[in-house]
Amino acid sequence: MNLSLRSLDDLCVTGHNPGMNVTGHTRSPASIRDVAAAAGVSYQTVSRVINGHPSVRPATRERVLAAIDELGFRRNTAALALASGRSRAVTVLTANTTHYGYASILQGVEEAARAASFAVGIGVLESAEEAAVAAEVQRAADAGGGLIVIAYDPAGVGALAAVPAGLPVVGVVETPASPPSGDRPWVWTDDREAAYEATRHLLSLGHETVHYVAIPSSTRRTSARTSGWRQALKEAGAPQPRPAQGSWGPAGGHAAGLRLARDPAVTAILCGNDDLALGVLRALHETGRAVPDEVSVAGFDDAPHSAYLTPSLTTVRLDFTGLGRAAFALLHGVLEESARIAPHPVSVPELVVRESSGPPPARS
Amino acid sequence: MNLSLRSLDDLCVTGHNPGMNVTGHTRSPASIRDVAAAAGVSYQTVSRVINGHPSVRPATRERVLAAIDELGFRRNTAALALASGRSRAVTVLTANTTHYGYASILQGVEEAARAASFAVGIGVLESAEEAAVAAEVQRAADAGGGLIVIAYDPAGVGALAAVPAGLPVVGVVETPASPPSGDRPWVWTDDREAAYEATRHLLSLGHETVHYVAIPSSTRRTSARTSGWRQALKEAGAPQPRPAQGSWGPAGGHAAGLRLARDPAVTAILCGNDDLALGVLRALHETGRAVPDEVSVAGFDDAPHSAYLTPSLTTVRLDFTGLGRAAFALLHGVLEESARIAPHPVSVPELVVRESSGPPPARS
DNA sequence: CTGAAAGCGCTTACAG
DNA sequence: CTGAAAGCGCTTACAG
Repeated sequence: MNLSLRSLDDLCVTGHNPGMNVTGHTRSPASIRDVAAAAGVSYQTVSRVINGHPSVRPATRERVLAAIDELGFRRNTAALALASGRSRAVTVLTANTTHYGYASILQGVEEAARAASFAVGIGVLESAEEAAVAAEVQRAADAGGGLIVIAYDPAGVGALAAVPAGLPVVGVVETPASPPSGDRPWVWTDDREAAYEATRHLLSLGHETVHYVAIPSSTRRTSARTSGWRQALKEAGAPQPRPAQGSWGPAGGHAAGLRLARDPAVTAILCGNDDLALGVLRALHETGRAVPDEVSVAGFDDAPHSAYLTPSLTTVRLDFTGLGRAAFALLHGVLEESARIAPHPVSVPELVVRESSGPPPARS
Repeated sequence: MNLSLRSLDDLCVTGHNPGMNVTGHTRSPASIRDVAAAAGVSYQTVSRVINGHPSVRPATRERVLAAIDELGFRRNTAALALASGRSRAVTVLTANTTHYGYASILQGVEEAARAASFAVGIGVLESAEEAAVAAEVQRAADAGGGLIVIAYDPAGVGALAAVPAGLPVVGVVETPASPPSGDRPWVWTDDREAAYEATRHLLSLGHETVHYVAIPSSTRRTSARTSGWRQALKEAGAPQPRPAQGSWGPAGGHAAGLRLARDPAVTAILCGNDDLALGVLRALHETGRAVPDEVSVAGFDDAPHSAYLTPSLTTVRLDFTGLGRAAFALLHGVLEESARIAPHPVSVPELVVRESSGPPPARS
């Protein structure tokens, strides 16, 4: 079957009938004044009730609540934002929505935001180019409310830096070398420690050293995962090979895997994420190197498919949705004094040992 | 390593300094009146310029534009929404953000929305329970603007049905049995045809019949994929085995695969998506049935990892981001007469033959 | 082609 | 504890 194109008309049917406003249905929604009239009070009192203001007589409150219920009143968010300047909204800025980690963080943010009845918006950073990033940040700022920026890549790092002072923002970042300085909170999981643990696992199986296929660093500095890996090697007195530069996806892992497979001394490979590991596994298969009998492979993230690969993948599980929830909790605290730092458990990275790692082949 | 919990304080550092508004920076943003003053015109004229109203003298327009630029003016979206009733926003309602198909549709919507400078919101349908779905729809409606509902599952189907009349909405649906009736446009890819092609591919290799592991149907009716599969079997005069009921993820495919693996007559399995196929591949591996030598497997979606599996997965590529873009284009047309039905190419499902499908084993 | 008025649905002081 | 006024930043008629 060839790839072919059809026009929208072929694939989509528009059953929309433009003039179809059903008789009574499109009555404009109830306003605060409608509720006031129905309850026999002034509309300011209605405002007090919906804002939980204490000084309202219980009987009055009841009447207002009943009217709200009956009229199906919903507070107009645009009017609220305009009058109060506050916005109960958060926009997530991210370079990607389909990678497992990014998508899970988004899911976590949405979950927590929903529980706090915040609206959640999303803006995709399609390019890391400065002007494009700045435009996206502006767009996100226009939405009102706070920002959560996923800064795992240059576009995200640029966006975080481009957020104007005074705009509430939380960054989701790689483990930073030093605690966040300046004016904005960050969240992260301890992936330096996680990489350290994964490397130690492989070393403890008897491998002489562990090679590393890196995800692109978010900055020019060494990434946290890389430095955790390096530290474990150093402590063990193992040789420290140069990390192979991968991309985010399996294609990069595949390319790096083909190169590593050529070197018979390579018996253990740690990968910056599970997608890279998938590509490495494939490359080892294509070059006839058995996993784990000849080469051990470990990944990062515990993506949903990793447990079902053949061989199933040893990896480090990261709680991305928990990270997203934590990011929202922090932002919520910045936005509303009352919501400040509700202590919030986040699970720590966890090594999951599966079939892809084992002892090195016996020396010949 | 045990799963352990830490408090937020351990994992996150708050560098936020509450009192830190930099001296001049937090000046309130420029309004239409500031621009008017700077340009020496009335603010209504500024309104005309930013709305592209024709009747403005070019020289006046220039002055206003210059002032806008200099002051960094951005139109306040809340005020715009309140005064005009329009909202340049779209909210995507979905049961999931991490599955490849769902995430790609979201990415496509966002891409098209960004190009049209629409804000994009997201609401996750965590439960298919009626009250929960209704609450989510309300939340989405509160955001203003239009709705795009991914109706691939009961929660989404329920949400689409719960959208009040008069609210602009586009559904992303399975191939419907009949064209959309009533008042709302839908988009879909032709996955009935796609399932038909995939089944014919397997039959053409010589398999006596093709078994099917289904994704959950969005409704009680037979899904489009199931009916495409069935039609191909019928036309070929092949036996029509009962579809195995899977879930969305690899675990469901694994369970179904273990059952199918027990039956030596099974030589070809079509799966409702690539995640199911992954689970089936794993089950066949565990039971010692070789793919494709003994059993052929095909999936649906062409997820990013499918090309790198061992064996690589024969599948049907679906253009989810294109679908998302098309959904937005339709919604845009509903929202703004001027944007109506810009014909928009969407690629058709494409069979991708890889290593997991081949001829059946020779009869013994 | 451009200006003055009223109003979108709320909140935030200010009165009583 | 409750009401009357002013205003958030825009747009939409209505004038000239």
